[in-house]
Amino acid sequence: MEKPSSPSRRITIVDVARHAQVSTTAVSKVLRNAYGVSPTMQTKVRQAIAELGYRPNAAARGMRGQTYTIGVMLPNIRNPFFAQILDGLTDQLSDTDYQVLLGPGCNGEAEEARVTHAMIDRSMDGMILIAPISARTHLEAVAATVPTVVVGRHGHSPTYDTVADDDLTGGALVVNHLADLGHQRIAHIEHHETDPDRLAEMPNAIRAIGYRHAMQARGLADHIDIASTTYTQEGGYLGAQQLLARPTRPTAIFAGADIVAMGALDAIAEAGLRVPEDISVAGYDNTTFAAFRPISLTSVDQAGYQIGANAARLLLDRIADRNRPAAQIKLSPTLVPRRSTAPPR
Amino acid sequence: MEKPSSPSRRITIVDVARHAQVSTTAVSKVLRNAYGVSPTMQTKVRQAIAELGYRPNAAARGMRGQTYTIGVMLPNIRNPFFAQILDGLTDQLSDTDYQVLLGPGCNGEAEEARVTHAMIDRSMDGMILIAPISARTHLEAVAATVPTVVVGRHGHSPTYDTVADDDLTGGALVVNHLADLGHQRIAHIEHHETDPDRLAEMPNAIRAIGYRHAMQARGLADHIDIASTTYTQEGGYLGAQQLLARPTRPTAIFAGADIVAMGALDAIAEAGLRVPEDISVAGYDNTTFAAFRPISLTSVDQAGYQIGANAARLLLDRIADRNRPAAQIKLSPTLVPRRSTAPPR
DNA sequence: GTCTTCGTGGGTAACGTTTTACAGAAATGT
DNA sequence: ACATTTCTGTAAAACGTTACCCACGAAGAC
Repeated sequence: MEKPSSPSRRITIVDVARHAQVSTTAVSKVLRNAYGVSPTMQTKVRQAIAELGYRPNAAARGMRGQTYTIGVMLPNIRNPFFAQILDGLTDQLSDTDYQVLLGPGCNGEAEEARVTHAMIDRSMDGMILIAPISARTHLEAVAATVPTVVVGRHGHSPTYDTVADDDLTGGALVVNHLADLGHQRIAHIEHHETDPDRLAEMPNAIRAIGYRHAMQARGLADHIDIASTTYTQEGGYLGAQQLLARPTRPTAIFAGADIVAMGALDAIAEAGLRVPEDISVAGYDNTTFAAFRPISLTSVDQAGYQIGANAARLLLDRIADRNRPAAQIKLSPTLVPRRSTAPPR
Repeated sequence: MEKPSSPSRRITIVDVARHAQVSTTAVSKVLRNAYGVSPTMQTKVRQAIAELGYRPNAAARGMRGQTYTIGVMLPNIRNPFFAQILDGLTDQLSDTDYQVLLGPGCNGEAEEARVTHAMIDRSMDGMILIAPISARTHLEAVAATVPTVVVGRHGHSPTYDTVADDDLTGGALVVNHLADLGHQRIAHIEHHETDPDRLAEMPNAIRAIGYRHAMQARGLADHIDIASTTYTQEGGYLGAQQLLARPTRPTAIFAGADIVAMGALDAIAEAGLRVPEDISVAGYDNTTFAAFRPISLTSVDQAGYQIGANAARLLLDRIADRNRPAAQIKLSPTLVPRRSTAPPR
């Protein structure tokens, strides 16, 4: 006689095996599409699974094999650019058995460490770190434990793959666009950075370098003017205030991110100036905000969707073969000119 | 002689126990702050944990007890209002041992089911569902399996707690504000809804009812005018186009969400009209976008942070006592008047 | 006709933690 | 001084799945 078993116990692989009159091993093999299972067995087991509504227990799987879970860490949910990356990521993974789980937005190395640890504790099969600010040693420690792809950060490492945009070119795109329009006094609002690792690897730092190089290449070295704040709306506001207070005001501002441009537009409006008549403004990331008609912000498109899709592909590859050499994918940005930039008066 | 053990094996509770010269049970008790452990034992074990850098394996925990993980499902990462809720949530949980993990944005019942199942499979200790559109039966099925709090949905259920804003009042706040300014032809852009469950429970539907009631209460029943689209930027754009094409144009538009207002502003600008001179616009959610000075959108603040914080508290309560009666928290919205609304000309 | 090989299925031991049950020591009550 | 309770600590059995190894029969090779 069968034991009645408590009413709301979850169906396990044992129940399926009994119902299909096979061993648990057989069921497990079917679940994992493992080698050595006949078509007859396939259908028998699959039918039992369907009839019982069985779903594998991820915790138990995690103890022996994989969890079929991929962890994604991003610094800030508010930045719509990251949503594009996520779309690319999830679309690419939607055909697979993997489920994406996001860490809550985290700013600061401490929070990043907390989230990455939490994901490792939960035996994630792979991790995608979007624009992490953590020290390189920490990233490598994570990558040593679990297959990892780092997105939006330039330094290479033999232990993890990277997908990034060519921010050097991106910075130059904006400068050349503005210079072509006839601007000379082109200022830049950057994210202040002192850590040498990050100065060499973070996109914001590379964009600033791209700005400098392009200014020099266009013979505008004397007009290089940088406000060093943060990549936030507040930072854009403060940065623009600084720049507008210069003895000779810039005629164009290149904000390192659309969210920064948003703050800059705010400060410019407050100062009673018009865009683009009095001053041109360009952003970076081509978010929906930039496309918004009343704003119509010239921006740089990073193809976030492709970044995410590529990151997912690399991660799946690496999960399949942890020892393959690390790959670096670099995508090319494109300029999207809109009404916020115009020739200087 | 100790077995050397493979180089990069993770530290387990057994290692800690051996290092501290106690049983694994003792270590487990310390980890869980369980009853029956002396101060001496405490310090001895904690020191061993620190020295070895031990971290509990969540998968193994999940098999026997809790996973210390809370799953949050939200429909759309792009809506900044949800970010506020998340902030309240994570702040409230930051002192606890619980880790929040987010499902990727999901639109549609199928995707919601996929995400909720994935979270149940992963033995989450609790779940917070933000503005779910799934049928009530599905929500109750989830809640029957795991402690659940439903946010931003009005229907009550004995199986789950809810936190929502008083959208009926919110809709009225906007109508009264506009009517006080002297508007009569106040139109509304709503999210089209046919499912009877959702018509009774979704915030968008309640806001529309609030709009109707308030219009009637102000004697403006004849001016009720609703464009039924979706709560997206595109929906706002199309809705406003419809309204602007009326034989007698409304003098004010109440968009059901800021993101909708964004689309409406777009359509209005395209039609060559000015805000607020030609037409007033009000949104809902008081996102950072509304506060953005060049836009300065009148909106309704839902206190997203408080919503999130309350949801977290309710969930912790319910995890502690699964059988306590379900609670419903309703918060009051406030109007934030800005420059996008003004008396009609 | 025997000896391999191959394809298929099952038994069993992990995986790392918590829970249950229990034993011994210490403290308390009479 | 003895009986009783309280406090600490341990051993052992789960939890659900997968990995490893072995057994069996059928097909192929000689």
